[in-house]
Amino acid sequence: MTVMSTPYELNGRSAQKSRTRAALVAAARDLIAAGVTPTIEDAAAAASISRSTAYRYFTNERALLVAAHPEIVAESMLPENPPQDPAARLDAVVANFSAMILDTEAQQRTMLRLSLEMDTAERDALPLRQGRAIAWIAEALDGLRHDLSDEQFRQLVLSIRATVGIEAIVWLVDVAGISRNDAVALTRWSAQALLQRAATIPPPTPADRGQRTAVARRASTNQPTRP
Amino acid sequence: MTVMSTPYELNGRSAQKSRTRAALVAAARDLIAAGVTPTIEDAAAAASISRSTAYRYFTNERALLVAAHPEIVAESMLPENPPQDPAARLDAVVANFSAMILDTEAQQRTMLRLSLEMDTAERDALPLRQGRAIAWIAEALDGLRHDLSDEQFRQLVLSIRATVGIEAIVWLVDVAGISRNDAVALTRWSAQALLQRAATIPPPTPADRGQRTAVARRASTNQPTRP
DNA sequence: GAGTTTATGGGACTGTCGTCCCATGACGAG
DNA sequence: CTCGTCATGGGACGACAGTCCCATAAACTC
Repeated sequence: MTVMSTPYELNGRSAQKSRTRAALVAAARDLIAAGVTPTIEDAAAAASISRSTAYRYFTNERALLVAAHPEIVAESMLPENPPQDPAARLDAVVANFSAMILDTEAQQRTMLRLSLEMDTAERDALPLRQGRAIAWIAEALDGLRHDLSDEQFRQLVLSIRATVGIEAIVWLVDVAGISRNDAVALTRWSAQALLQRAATIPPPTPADRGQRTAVARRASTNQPTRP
Repeated sequence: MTVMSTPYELNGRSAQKSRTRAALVAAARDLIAAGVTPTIEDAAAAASISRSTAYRYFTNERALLVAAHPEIVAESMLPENPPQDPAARLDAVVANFSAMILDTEAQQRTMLRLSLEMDTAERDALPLRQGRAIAWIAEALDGLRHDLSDEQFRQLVLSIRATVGIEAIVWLVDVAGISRNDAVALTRWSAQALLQRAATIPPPTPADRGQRTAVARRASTNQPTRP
């Protein structure tokens, strides 16, 4: 039973509303492009729209930023004449993907932060698109589709995406303290490792679950459970 | 030339100060254990300390939460009688590490969010410890120390840590939408893949940098550079 | 024990985020 | 053209984060 309160923009004078909304999003995009992460008030001022009205369209800053987040529109991350070898294809895709991440690092970090600030309810209320990385990686590995089950193929793609994403780069740069170039080199190497292993031992599928290896003396800490 | 303004607690009656500070941190820990992320005001009230005083110790909520973040004190993540085989050792460590992450998931997410909210200056002003995951993984792979150069060994450890950390699990669960158990299974598999590949093709070291593979038609987007 | 230092408490203040209410003016239907 | 709907603008409001100032009570010194 999902609560379906029709969003503000879908009843009444929808043409006018979509114009206002578009103006807000455009203003927010401009501000983002100028290097700041706008608040609703900022975007409203930039769009010459009153604060109250802006809040009718976006209940909080997160909603605005999610809506204003520019989508990467590339259909593919493969080069012009893509190689046949899956490893080479994957490396090209990961290299391009990483370069794109570094180009748009500020926004990637912002979106990552936003997704962490959202609770579960808010996360599936906002249309937070997950980008096309999965499709790009899957395209690179197209030659392997018949060597793995659909489920194994998907798990492999997910593991690669989890390894080469902005989160991994953020950790490698911020916490481990290595340079961005080194981080990218490492994620490219890691992606190759995952691909190579999939050829011999396919990734585990949800059906494989259940066998836990021996768990040992666990860390002692004073942690609660989730609220 | 680092600015060295001695922190509030280091001059004057340092004993008393460390007591109040400890009381604040303890109150914050209790609140965290109760499932909320306390503000400075919350922690002050819980510790029966005035708001003004609390702000003397922690300039903002992030500083308090970083200080209150409970450290995982385990010296090792290996089981009682650890196996010899590096792969088995690594799997045990990753399994225990992942279980610890899931046990303390709320705090791990909070710290991840905090680190993203901090700018560079704040990040190295606050003693944000990076945990012992690197030491735990390195211990698991001790048998390989002589098969790799120090630099390669370190790169391998970093790549494993980047693959099995909270960031990867958050992405797999929140964005990819798989279950926590599946996410852990996948990171364990990925860690094995990285280890296995290191045996044949060692991870790239910073010295290896420079050779970029062909980069292709890049994604077009309207992104700015960082501010 | 008297006097000085100093950590603390209380409160005022600014700025921001988000909510709510009401008047107004533009749009559209008849 | 007129009337009612409805998006907008303006402002008040509460909650919260963070800063600053001053009085006070505790702790240390002699």
